[in-house]
Amino acid sequence: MATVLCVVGPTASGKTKMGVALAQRFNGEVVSVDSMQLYRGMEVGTAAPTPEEMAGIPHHMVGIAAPTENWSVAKYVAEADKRVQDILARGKLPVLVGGTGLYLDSLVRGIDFAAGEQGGELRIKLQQRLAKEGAEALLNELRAIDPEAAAKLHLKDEKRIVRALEVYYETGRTITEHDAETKKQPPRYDALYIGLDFENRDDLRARIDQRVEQMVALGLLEEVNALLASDADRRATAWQAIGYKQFLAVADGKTSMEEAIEEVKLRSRQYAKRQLTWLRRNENIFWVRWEKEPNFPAGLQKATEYLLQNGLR
RNA sequence: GCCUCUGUAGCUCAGUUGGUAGAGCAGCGGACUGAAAAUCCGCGUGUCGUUGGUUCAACUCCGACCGGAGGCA
Repeated sequence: MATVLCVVGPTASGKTKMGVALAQRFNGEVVSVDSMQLYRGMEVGTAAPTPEEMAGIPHHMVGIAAPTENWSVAKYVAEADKRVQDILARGKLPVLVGGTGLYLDSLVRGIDFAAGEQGGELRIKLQQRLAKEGAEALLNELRAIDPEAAAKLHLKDEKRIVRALEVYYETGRTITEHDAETKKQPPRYDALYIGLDFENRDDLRARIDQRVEQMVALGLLEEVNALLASDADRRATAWQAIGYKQFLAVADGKTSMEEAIEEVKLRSRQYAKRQLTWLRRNENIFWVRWEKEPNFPAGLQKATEYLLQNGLR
């Protein structure tokens, strides 16, 4: 089985820099695993790697889609896996760098998603029914079809109720059956994980605040205005990105710059917390925890040693 | 200096005729299989400013003091 290297961690923990350094050290190319860096014209707000930061290392899956396109896990995995295969075929190491846990796991495990998609006919129909009949009606319907899935879902988790029904009506098989089957499949790649985090949560927070200030200084508002000018569809997935949502309100004159900045900081640290929750269940991560400020030379050293001990060359 | 209001969770505040407190936000934990930077779930973390007093019992009533806001001088 082919080996891939993964660099994970919450926002602002230094993944980009570490990923590039490790790619340099182990003859690799970076594949970004980020649901928002995918879109073009969102470099500032998603802290996408700049050409300088890339330092000559090829990067994949960054800025490859128009913000009007609505990508999904399935679409991401399909495209990203082509890149991974290609990198491997050229004898290089794929370095998967990013904070979108679901995307990363799906790529590494090679999850085959059941049919159905955002904006699909059936999905829209179910969403309309949800609006008309209410969540309880749909959950009851699901209970009759797939009691196991229904038991796991909270009445308010409307997204997943819709999705569970969609899978059944789309494929004739329940999402429970589908999930059980995909779980049986062996992972597609052998993955080594380097995790970046801070010893102290407050230090991560300080780092996040600093990064948000930097984004504003680098022109987040201008970026939002440019996006608005090129694409008026505010329902696009790209607008769900933290920073964009809040600065849209500034562009509309609904909030002050100060309020928006505070809101972005807040959402960012809540996001970081969720990322950490996701990562915590992966026991294979080799964690490098920064003391106060990241000490890259030391961190790189530790990570490199770990990787050498585990078969990378 | 006097008068009025005010001091309860990290923040904003609620607290019924006295029975040692509760909301929102923040925070913390969790879930996550085609929107995932999304979505959803769970958890109150407290010398009720301090100090005397009344009372079986005080966040609730009384006094003093300390801090804050406003008003009159």
